[in-house]
Amino acid sequence: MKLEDYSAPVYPPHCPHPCESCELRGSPAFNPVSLDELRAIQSFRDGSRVVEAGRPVIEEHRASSQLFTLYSGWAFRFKTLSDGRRQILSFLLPGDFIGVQDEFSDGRTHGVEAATLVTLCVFPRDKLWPLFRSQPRLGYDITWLAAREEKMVDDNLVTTGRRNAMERVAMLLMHLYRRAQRAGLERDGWVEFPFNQQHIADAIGLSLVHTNKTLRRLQRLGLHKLDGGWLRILEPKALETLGDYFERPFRPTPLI
Amino acid sequence: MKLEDYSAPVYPPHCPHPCESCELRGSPAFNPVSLDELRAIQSFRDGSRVVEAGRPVIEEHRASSQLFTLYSGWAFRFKTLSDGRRQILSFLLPGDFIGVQDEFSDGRTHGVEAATLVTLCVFPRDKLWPLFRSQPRLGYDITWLAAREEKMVDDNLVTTGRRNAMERVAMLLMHLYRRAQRAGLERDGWVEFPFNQQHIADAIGLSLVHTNKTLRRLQRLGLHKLDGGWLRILEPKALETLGDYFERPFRPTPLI
DNA sequence: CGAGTGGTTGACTTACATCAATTCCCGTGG
DNA sequence: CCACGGGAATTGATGTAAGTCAACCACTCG
Repeated sequence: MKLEDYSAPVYPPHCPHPCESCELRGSPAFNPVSLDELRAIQSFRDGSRVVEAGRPVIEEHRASSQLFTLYSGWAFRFKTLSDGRRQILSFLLPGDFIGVQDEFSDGRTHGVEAATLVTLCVFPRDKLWPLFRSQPRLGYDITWLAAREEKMVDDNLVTTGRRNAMERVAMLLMHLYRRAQRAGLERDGWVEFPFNQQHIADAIGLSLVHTNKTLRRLQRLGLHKLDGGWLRILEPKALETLGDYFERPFRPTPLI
Repeated sequence: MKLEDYSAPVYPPHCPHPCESCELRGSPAFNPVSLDELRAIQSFRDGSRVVEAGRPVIEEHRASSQLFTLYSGWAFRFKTLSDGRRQILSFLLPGDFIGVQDEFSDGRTHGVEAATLVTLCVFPRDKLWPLFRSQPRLGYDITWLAAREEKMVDDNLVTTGRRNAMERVAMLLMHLYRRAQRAGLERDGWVEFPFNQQHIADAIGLSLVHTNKTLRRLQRLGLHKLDGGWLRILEPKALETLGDYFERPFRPTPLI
């Protein structure tokens, strides 16, 4: 099946009990696993969890004893300074593995918040090492996911460090659109975009007001539409060039 | 041995041929390994390499077929936009593992440049998976290192996204000082600081001139001294508070 | 001694932040 | 049906932190 032909359910009700009937694995976005590995994942897993939009998946500054795979919905990682300034570090989509960065956490960690209703597969952290030992392949996959995650943070760092307002917004829109597309969340050219302008501002390191003005400006130029929680890209080339940001061709990723 | 009592040779000549006589492993900064693991690392390794200050360890945009452990010296990871604007992503010190982020690299990658004369242990990338398979513990360690690296990038992202100039400089100075200290590079309260103001500017996302002025201002306040390539922190508390950045207590890390 | 590199400083400009309204939207309850 | 309230988006006016430009200085190296 080609990626374009796949449509993820926007809100699958729940991560199902046996991983064998996982709806996510049907997607061509993910590498196939052997039956043996699937069983290992199943026994690594410790149930599932639902989090409402706007509620924390992992509290900041509190080490979590759990790891997660985001099963459906949107979430994001963030950090706040002591006076409340917030920086969004990265966005999370179905298939993303959450919490490795906290391994041997030393307290000063990030928070994770649900942007939509979110369902998660839950894994106890203390089973992580046993998983590596018994299933090195899955350990390797987790490393791969962690490395990919870091690359995204690298990109965001370039954005906040060296891009101007227009470039930042262009880059962010393209990034989120492409990722949603890959996760099979596109519907007739639109993808769900459950973030308000404060989220965008916090992600790209601008003030709320300036984010608004920049967004408006791009929209008036006809590069994108953002309406009622849905995003449509009208001029992908223009936005990519403006943001000096080009997503690489699609490649399937591991799914734990 | 306590960390304070350990002094790394500032420039060990070279990563020695048998890992058994590795000078780095003497440091309390690193977890001990079993003889078995040490042998595995030895056979994972494929020689060593020396890179002059200012020369690339990994070229940007070129996928490297090698992984490295930084054995001595300072280096940094960076990315550049197409018009030349550069962002330094993170700094590398002895013991840091280089190149996992490129695993399954898709082209758009970071570069790594030596800031001093640097020596490296070299590992062929295609032995990474076999290492995971035969030594899951070392795979786990590599994941741990990758996770730690991402946490540092997270911090830098908060800096460029949400801190002002004074806070940025304060945070960076403390961060680099503490890391150097942990690596045993402190000498009478001074640590080697092989970066010019352009490096600092590129790391914290400011212009060269403004970085200079901010650095000057902090120095005039008596918070630090920066002279002849060496850094001394005079008021650690003040700098930590100013930067709203507090390094966690020391904990040994894996060394591959 | 001249060229090159990096640091320093002042004058001026600008992109973005801050402040303060106003409007839009939507749900709620009389 | 409509008044009301609250959150988010929008916009204009004004302020300021940081960028840019252009010198000049201090070293080092050949």
